Amino acid sequence: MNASASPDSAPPTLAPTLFSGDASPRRRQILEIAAQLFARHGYQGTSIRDIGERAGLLGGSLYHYIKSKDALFVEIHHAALESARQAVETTIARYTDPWLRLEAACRTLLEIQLAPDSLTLPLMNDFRRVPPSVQDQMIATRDAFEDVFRRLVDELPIPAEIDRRLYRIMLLSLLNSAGEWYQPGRLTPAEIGAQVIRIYRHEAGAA
Amino acid sequence: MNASASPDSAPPTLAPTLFSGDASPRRRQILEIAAQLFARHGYQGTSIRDIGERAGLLGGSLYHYIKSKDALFVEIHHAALESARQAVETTIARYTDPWLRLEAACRTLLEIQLAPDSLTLPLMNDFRRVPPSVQDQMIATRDAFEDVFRRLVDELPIPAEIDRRLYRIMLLSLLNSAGEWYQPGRLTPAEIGAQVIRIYRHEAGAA
DNA sequence: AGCAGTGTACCAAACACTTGTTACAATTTC
DNA sequence: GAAATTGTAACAAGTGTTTGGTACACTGCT
Repeated sequence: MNASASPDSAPPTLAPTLFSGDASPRRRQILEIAAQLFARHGYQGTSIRDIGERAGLLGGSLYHYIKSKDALFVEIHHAALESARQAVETTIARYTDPWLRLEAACRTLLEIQLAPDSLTLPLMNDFRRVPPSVQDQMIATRDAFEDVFRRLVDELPIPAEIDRRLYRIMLLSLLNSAGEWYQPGRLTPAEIGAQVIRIYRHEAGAA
Repeated sequence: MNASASPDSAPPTLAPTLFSGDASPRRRQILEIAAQLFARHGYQGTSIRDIGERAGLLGGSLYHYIKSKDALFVEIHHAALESARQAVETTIARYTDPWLRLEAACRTLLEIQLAPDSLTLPLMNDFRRVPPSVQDQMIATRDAFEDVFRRLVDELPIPAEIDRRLYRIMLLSLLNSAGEWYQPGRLTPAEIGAQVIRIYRHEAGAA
């Protein structure tokens, strides 16, 4: 399943360098490219040769930089989610009010997910379309990421009859799927975040 | 990509017959089987030979019943969404209060999505992992389905500062993704639906 | 009653192609 | 000239799809 239907316009970038230190620049570039393709076409929709073509080498030559497609995906998934997690935690540290903290978290995550060449977004939604062996390696990263929101939700003074687990799951599945319906023209990520809080804000004690 | 990792336990059923009238029983059975596989493994994760194996014939023989894999998927998508739409519309007709109507819609849709062998659920989430030519054929069905919720949301007396479009999108993406996190042991679809309303219910005029 | 004809339902085999991956050789770079 | 980088070429397996043929039931005809 090649990806030539969509132009995949963005050129191979190296600017924000989501991938850290120990890897060579060329390897980091390849990871960036692979991440973009995985984000747009999913795990199954991205072939080794697709990645190679955009990186300027043949599919087989990629194996000088990666061990396998699975390992590549796991590494990207980990880097993207860890990066997003740290960005969220840095942002929420600036607030103390629970609702402001949650809104800041939503805003930050939406800004990451909805950036023109986001690398995070469908990596979470593809969970079930990935081989089970890969799923196993994704779980820990995923849990660490969701823990941030678990703590944020636990701080909220919401009514007792609201199930906090469901509340968190709904919020997260909503933020994760934002890339599927977002249209750049309309609302900014910050505005969407504000709307999310408007809906999800409930004070304990109110009817 | 074969599907042998998961057992796919359910035997070829014919009981509820989502697929109507003009098709032969054998063809309906094949559609049911294909729908189950598409629902569990997605479009790309389900091969023609997978479907054939579960239906008891070789992959090539399926082409006596279908025109192409794409056409098969489109037909199933249409039948599943139309069935769900009619179920929701039938249910909400029993209520007049806007919030009761919305809750009934959520409950009905969740019951369909979370049924043991649901045929609808990932058919909507797979939208972006399907060939563009297939996407085009899914749009009309999808729009008709979402229109039900558009009308439901327009009836609601929610505060003016809530964007109704975003409200509807969030609600729908939430209901659609329920199958990804649902665990049969915990809450029933009806209880989840009630929780959804608890969060999404806001009366105009309140602070 | 028996026979030809027709259509359904399926198999066997192949087609052209894509998939992840490997072994090895050639090239570039320092 | 050693080491990092890329190409060549193939592997075994899987992809959607087509073709030709077979077994069988059902029809109409004589």
